[in-house]
Amino acid sequence: MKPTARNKPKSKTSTVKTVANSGVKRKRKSTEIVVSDVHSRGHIKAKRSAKPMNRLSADFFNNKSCVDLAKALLGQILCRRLSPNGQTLKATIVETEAYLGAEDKASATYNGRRTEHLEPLYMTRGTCFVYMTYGMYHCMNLSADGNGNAVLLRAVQPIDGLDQMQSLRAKCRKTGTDTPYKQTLLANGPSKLCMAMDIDRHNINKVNITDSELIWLETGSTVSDDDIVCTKRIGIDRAKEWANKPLRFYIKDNEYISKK
DNA sequence: AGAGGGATCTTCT
DNA sequence: GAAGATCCCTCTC
Repeated sequence: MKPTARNKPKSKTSTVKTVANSGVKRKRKSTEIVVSDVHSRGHIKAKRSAKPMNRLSADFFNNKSCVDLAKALLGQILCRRLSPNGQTLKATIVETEAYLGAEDKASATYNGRRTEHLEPLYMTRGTCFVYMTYGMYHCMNLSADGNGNAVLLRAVQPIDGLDQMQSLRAKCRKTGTDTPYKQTLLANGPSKLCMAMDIDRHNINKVNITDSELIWLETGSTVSDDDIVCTKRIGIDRAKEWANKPLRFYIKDNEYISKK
């Protein structure tokens, strides 16, 4: 079962996409994506693949340390195609954490731990590991090296599909109110972003983000080191000396992060 | 603005 | 049997 399925009305037709920043090349109706996505595999190339030109490929993940990947993901755009209506949600990644595998006491793969549940962390770079936490929420990681290292996505800044995100978040709400969330609070946490973008262990776990029609990354902005703040990670105090290492990264002055 | 607690269930010991 | 990479409501200052 999902986290509390409230009697929420389905969202109305979403409004026109808001072109929130320079990462957006052109306007496009969401229905266009549906059509092209459906036929994008195994079909003639006459029509260009649904994959956008600026989609990040496996190259983006290669030859990067886990820490470098966590930083490089800042500013990139997380895209999620919903089924069955095919609407695409987009949001800029603004906060990440690096988990350094076998040596990292805060990592699920500490000491080389390997179970069926943790298998995605040992799969090809860019594999999504989506797991449930606290019995009711999900968190999403991307495998960084196929050897247990991973990057946790902690916060995103919504770009496209804000209405749908509001609706998805409202479904998980405990109270009956239908007041929209303030935009900065829509996806400013690891589980909030999963709720807002309909990411859970049944639909996205083990999917590779460089090779999926459900979820992918697009080139956003490059964030220079000067604009990246490093802090200790959140919620892992039990990990002793590893709890204080500066392995959390966020975009300086960004309003959409989970915690200052 | 910050502290405290409840909801809820998978995973491994 | 216990812990957990959370969120959100409520209470207090």
